Amino acid sequence: MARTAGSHSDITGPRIREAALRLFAKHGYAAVSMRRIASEVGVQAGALYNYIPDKQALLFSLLKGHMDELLETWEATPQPADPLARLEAFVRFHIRFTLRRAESIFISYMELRNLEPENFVQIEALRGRYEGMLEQILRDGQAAGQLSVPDTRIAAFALIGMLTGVNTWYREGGRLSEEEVAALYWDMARKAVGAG
Amino acid sequence: MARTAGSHSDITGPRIREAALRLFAKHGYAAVSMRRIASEVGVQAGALYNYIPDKQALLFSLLKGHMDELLETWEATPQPADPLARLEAFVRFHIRFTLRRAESIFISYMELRNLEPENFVQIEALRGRYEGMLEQILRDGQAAGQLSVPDTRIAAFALIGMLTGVNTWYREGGRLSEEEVAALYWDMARKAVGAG
DNA sequence: TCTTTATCTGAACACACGTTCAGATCAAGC
DNA sequence: GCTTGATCTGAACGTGTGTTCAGATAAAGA
Repeated sequence: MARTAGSHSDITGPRIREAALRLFAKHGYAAVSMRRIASEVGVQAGALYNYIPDKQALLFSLLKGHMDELLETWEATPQPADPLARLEAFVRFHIRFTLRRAESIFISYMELRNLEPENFVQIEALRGRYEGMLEQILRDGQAAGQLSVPDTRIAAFALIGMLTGVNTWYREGGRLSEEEVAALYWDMARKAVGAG
Repeated sequence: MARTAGSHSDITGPRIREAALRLFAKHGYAAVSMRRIASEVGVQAGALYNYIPDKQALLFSLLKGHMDELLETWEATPQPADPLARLEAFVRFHIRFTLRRAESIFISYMELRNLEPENFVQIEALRGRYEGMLEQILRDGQAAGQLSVPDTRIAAFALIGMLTGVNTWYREGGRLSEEEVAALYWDMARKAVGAG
């Protein structure tokens, strides 16, 4: 037996979350059974319930953790005073985050519909905050005359869609490095918002 | 009993596909049971098997049908000789399609991972053809000196990501009409590819 | 060394799943 | 009006689901 009783509480918890994240991202929440997650961790299904109340809470915890980390990390990055520089920082931040947390990003877009309503509204609120931050940058830039978009709200959505799309094609070790991808996307994003 | 034996073959088939499309888009392939689809149609689960060999074939058929329609509709739309005009046509076409076939677009991005390998490669090939068409337009525009992107392949991905993202926020009867949305996105897309 | 306690096993629960199929039912063709 | 054949029902099959829990196990503290 790979794992026996009374042993690895401090290591099993994180491993459950990692396995669940990977499996949810690959196959989808509904398609992954608790037994499958448990077997990935090297444990019986019942043991999972020492760490989470139920499957839904596991999904919610992953999404919540991801959104919290996204917001905290962004808020902790140095924010230039100049709106255009702040926009560049945002674009590069989002690309980096999307590439390094590919699975989290993926399920946080994909599995929203599998959240129970009260969980859904919480995650949606966090996402709204994040989008709002980008929109604020665009408004500032607009006010400063550094860029021109017909509609800051739509522009924010369009930019995030464009940036997040990177994880539909990017593969580590491919033709382009993370830095090159960020540069390419910043070039297009900058032009898209009319900041020559 | 709402529906009895020996009756509505020509109407049940399409209704199954419609119900499956709607339910798959809302809850995800794995989360929707055959019994649920059947009940939506007003029929017992067993009756579905007069129309499809199994659940997987139903999903594949929906995705294949969608991709075929996407490609055929695009190929049937008049293509201006001028690359920039062709790009505008593509952008407007994609926005319109994304808004009008929201559910199809959604599952064709969302449920790829639930396709069995041999089905997956077929759909992926069709998607590749579609993306290739956009990339060709960008290459033509580049050659004609009408636009400038650092990388036509990445630009194509970025544009499609941006355009498809519209269905994460667009709601019918909202603040903007389909035409207005298309105009906003074309404005940003045009600038993004450096076609002032 | 012994006891305690967190941790895990293994079996069980009730239920839902995709799929099959014999038999009922009705529309259409003769 | 009778027969035929497509269409649907309703029950069943084996398997898998999320979750619970009594009992086994081993690490930690006295």
